[in-house]
Amino acid sequence: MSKKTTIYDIAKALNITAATVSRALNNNPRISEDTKKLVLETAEKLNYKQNRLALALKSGKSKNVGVVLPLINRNLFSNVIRGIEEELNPMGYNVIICQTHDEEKKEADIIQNLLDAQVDGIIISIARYTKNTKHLEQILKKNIPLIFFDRKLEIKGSSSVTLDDFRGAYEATQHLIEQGCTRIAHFTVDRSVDIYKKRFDGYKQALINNGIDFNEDYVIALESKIESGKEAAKKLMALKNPPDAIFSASDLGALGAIQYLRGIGIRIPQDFCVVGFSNEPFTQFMELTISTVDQAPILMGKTAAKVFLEQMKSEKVTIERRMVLSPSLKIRKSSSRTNHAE
Amino acid sequence: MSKKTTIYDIAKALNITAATVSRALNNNPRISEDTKKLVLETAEKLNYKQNRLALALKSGKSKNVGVVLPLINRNLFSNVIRGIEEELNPMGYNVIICQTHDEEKKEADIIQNLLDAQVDGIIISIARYTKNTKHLEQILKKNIPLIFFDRKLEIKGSSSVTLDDFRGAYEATQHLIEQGCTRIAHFTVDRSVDIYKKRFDGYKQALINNGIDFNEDYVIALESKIESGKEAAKKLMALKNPPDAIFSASDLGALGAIQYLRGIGIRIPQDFCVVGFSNEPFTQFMELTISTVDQAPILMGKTAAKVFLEQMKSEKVTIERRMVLSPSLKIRKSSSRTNHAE
DNA sequence: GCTTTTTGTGTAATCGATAACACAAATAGT
DNA sequence: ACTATTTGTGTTATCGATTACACAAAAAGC
Repeated sequence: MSKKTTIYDIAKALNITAATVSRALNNNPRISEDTKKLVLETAEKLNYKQNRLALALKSGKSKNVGVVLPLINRNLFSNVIRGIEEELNPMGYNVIICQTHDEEKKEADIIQNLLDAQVDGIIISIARYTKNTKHLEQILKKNIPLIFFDRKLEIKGSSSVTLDDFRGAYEATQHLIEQGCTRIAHFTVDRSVDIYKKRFDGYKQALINNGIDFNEDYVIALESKIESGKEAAKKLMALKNPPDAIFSASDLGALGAIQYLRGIGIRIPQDFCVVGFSNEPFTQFMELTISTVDQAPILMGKTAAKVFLEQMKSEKVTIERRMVLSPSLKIRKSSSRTNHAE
Repeated sequence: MSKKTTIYDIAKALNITAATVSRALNNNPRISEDTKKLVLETAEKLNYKQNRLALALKSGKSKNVGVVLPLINRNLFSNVIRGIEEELNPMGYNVIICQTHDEEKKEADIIQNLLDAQVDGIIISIARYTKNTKHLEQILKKNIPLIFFDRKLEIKGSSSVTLDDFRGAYEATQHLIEQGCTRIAHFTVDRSVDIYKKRFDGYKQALINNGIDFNEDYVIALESKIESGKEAAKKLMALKNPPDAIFSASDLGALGAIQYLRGIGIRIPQDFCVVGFSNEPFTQFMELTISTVDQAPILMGKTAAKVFLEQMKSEKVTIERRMVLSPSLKIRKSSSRTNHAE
C-alpha cells in the first residue's frame, strides 16, 4: 500500500517549501512560471492528489451536500436525486442521501448529523407532518444554504423549488371539463399537507371558473394505494348523484378507481374520465394509459442544485429563491374522448 | 452565527488541557471519574460537537461510503440504495451517491473522485460494458473495501452481493413448463453481460432438464423497452412454429410482448404465458398482472452494507464475500392457468 | 522507608493544506 | 543614485482532534 504523496513530498523533491508548492498548485500569481511548471511536473510524477479532508478542515467546506427526503425508492424522489447528482457532481460536490421515512424525529437527527459532518448545503423535502422547524432553522443559523423541494415550509432565509401544484390541478380539472365532464370528483390525500391543499384549491378554482358547483361530497381523502382508490370510487358511485370524472391527487388512487369502475362495467373514457397526478411510470404502461400531471422531477432536482450553487457563489448574501416549476398535463386514454395521441 | 465550540473551549473552561478533554470524551481509563463527569457536563453545557473533519483528517477515515451505479432512478437501484442507507446511516456512515450512466469513463472518474474524498468503502454496480478493471483495482490497492452488487466483476480481494439469476430464470422457466407450455421463447438483453448470460443459462438448463429441445430461434436479444418487446413478439409469432410462452429477462420486454399478443387476439394466459424479470412496480398494477422474478433489491442493499461493515470491523484481514441472494418467483395472471392467487 | 508501579494529566507532534507575515532580491521611478 | 515597489519564497500559525511521550503524585510492594 503506497503512502499518499503530500505537498511536503513535492517540496522535498524540489528543495523548496510546502507553502510554495501549495501556492504553485493554486496558481498564485506571486509564484514564478518556472517554479509552477516544476511543481506541476513533479506533482504529476509523484501522482500527487490533494487531500480533501485536510482542505475541508482548513476551509470548513466539506464539498458535500446533504439531500434529505422521505424515501429514496419513490419515483419522484429518485428522479429528483438523479437531477441533483447530475448537476452537483460535475461541480465537485458529493451528494449524501438520507431518508426520514416521513418521521420528524428522524429528520431532526439526520439534519443534526449532516451539520456535524459539515455539509455545505442541505436540500430537503420535508417529512409529511413536520411542524417543528427548530432543526431547520439550525441550518440557516450556521449560514448553510437550505433548499426545499416539492414539500416545503416557509422559513425565512431558505429557498425552495416546487411544482405549481395549483396549476397542475387546475389544468387537469379544466381538461376534464373540456371533455364534457360536469360532475368531477377529487381524490385528495391530506389537505393539511401543503401540496395536496394546493391541488385541491386548483381543482376547486377550475370548477368555479367554469361555473360548476363545488360539491364537498365529491372530495375524498385517501392514501395513495390501489385499494384505497377502489374503495373511494365505490363510495362515490354509491352517491345518489354519482360523478362522471375523477381528478386524483395520486396516480395509484386513479388506478384503483379505474379498476373498480371498469369492474362494474363503466367504460373509460366514454362514460367516465380519470386523471391522476405524478406521472408514475406505470401510467403509460397500462393498456388503458392514464392521464396524469407530470412533476418534472429531474428538472426539479437540477433546479434545486442550481439554486444551491448560486448561493455558494454569492458569498454571504443570503438569497431567498422561490422557484416554481410548471407541471405538464399528460393527456392519455383515461380521459381522451377526442382523439389525443400520445 | 455562533462559533463552534471545540475541546479547547472546554479545556479553558475547566482549566485543564485539550488532551485531557479529548481523553475524557473518549472514555480513556486513565482519566479520573471526576474529570470525566466535569468534561461531559461542560461539553453538554457548551453544546460541544465533535468536528468530524478534524477527526477524518487525523484518522484518514471519512465515515463516508461511496455508492456507484448506472442510474439512480431505476427501480432496482433506488431500492438498493434505500437498503444501503437504512443499514449504514444508523452506524454513523453517510452514503454518497454517484451515477455512471453506464459509461466506463465516467465510472473511472467517479471512483477516482471518491478515492480522493477518502471514502471508507465503495459499493458498486458496474457499468454495462466496463471491461477495464484498473480503476477498480485502485480501490483495493488502497485497502478500501470494494463490494459489488447485482452487476459484478471477478476481482481478487473484492466482495459481491448478487442475485442467483440462474435460479430465478430456471424457476421461471420451470413454472412455464408446469403450466403446460412446451415452446418457450426467451427475451434476453445482451448475453455478453453476466446477469443476462446467467438468465439465459437458467432458462436453457430448465428446458434441458425437462427434456425440451432448445431452439436458438426462440432467443431474441432486445433492449428493455415496450416497443422492442412488441417487435420481438411479432418476430416470434412469424416463425413457422411459433412459441406458446416467453420468459423475458426484462419486465418491459414482457409487457411489450403481452401488448402485441393481445393485440392480435391471443389470450393470455390461456393461449400463451409470459413471465418477466425484476418485479417492476407496474407488473402488479396492470389488470393483467405480470408474473416476474423478484430481485429482493432492498435486501441486496442491506446485505452489501453489512458486508462492508463486516470488513470494517475485521481490521486488515481482507475477506472475500460472495453473497448470492435467492430470487422469488411472483406468479401472477400472465402465467397462471391454475388458480394462483396473489 | 525506599523502590516500584499505577494514576492522572500536561507537552508537543501529527494529520495535510493554506495564508498572514516577513524579508531578501530584483525592478521601477524620479 | 537612491528610495519605492514588485516579485518570489520562506517561516510559522492555524483548522480540531488524537496520541506518543513525559512526569509528578499517589499507591503498592517488600
